Amino acid sequence: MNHTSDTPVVARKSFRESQFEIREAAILDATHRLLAQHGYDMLAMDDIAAEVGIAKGSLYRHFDSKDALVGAVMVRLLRRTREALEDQPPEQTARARLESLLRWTLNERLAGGIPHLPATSQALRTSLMAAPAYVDELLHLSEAVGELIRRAKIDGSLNPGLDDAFILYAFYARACDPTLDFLRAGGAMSDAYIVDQMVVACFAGLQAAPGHAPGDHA
Amino acid sequence: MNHTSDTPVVARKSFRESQFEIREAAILDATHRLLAQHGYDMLAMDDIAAEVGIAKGSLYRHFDSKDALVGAVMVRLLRRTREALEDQPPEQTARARLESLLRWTLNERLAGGIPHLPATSQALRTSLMAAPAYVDELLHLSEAVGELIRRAKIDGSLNPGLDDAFILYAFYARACDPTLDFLRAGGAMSDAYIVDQMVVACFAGLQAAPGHAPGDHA
DNA sequence: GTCTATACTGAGATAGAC
DNA sequence: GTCTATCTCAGTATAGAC
Repeated sequence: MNHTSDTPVVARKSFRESQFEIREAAILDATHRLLAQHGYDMLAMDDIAAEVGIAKGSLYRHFDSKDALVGAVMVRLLRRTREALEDQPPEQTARARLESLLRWTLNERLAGGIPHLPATSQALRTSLMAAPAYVDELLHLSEAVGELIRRAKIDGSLNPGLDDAFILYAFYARACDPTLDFLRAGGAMSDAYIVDQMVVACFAGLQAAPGHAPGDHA
Repeated sequence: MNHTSDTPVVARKSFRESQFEIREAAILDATHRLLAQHGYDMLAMDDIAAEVGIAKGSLYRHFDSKDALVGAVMVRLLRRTREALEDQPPEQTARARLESLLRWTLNERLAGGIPHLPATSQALRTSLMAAPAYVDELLHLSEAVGELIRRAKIDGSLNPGLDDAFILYAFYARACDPTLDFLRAGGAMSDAYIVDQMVVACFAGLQAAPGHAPGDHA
């Protein structure tokens, strides 16, 4: 159960084993999609089973509970996020890497993904925080982002008047910002345009750049 | 049912009538508190009844359903917010009024209130959007805030490169920002300090003020 | 391992006495 | 109008045949 694969390359798997893992990946994908659409509380095991095309009982051969299943989805998301962070060209500045990470998460959501931060449900939050695998992965990611924040502060590209902890949480919060959903629902803006506005507002705020007097076209 | 008061001053009420309204206010208050603690999906009618100290069945003499009850709470919140907006000294600038409104909403939440924007639950959002009383009140408030945004843009205190709709939604989103909850849970910062960081980050963003070189102590 | 069928639980809503 | 008791239904989880 919960063979969330770290697929050994050698040691050839039997047909049955790989079938099992393929199905498990399909379950995770389906849960991920439905989580994005309905949120945790409105997510029913029936729906997941129907989406995958298997019986509900079979889900429990792969995951002990709904919480365990959703937890596995979130852990996978955090891991992918950290991989995206590690894949960034190392010559970039810390500030550029933070901005690029924010764009990555926003684009993930626009492509049908789920918010990293479980702001959506109290029940989900407590469930996840009780799962060591999730907490561990979250700490890893937070440490990586925290390191970027410290470096960006040192080189003067982040406001030293803001707490490191505040900036970290604010970053997570931007990644699950409902503004994205409302703008997309409005349908008047392109995805790229929405992401640009979000990134500008995150780093530069809502106010006009100083020295930008009314009537200026800088 | 749903005598959400607009209490006529004359036309004295009977004892029974005022008892009824007092109880109804108590129900709304209790629901408001529990909503802040548990969120919509984890909010049980049993809990509300227990908090008020009446039987669950009696709740349904006041409100037809859970959705109707929560809707009434949200309408009351929106109305109070608009009143807070109208009570602002008229000599303030639009920007100052927006900032003051944001502080008001954040302080409401720190004092045990609920987020204005139902980002917490898909179910709640659809329920509310189907309620004309809620939508009507929301439009009123949005119009008032939108007017401030337009004026602030004209006098150069908001970034003209950002869409009015984006700024409006971003404003709502700041009012329900989970950063607040995480920082409060951390327990390391005072309420006033948290609000200040939020307001600064909202208007000026995360980045350092231009011209603020590393090592500066401006 | 997957299926069908079902037990169990929690929660929204209702019925009927007072 | 309020109470207690009950209904209904959805949803998690399990049992047993194949």
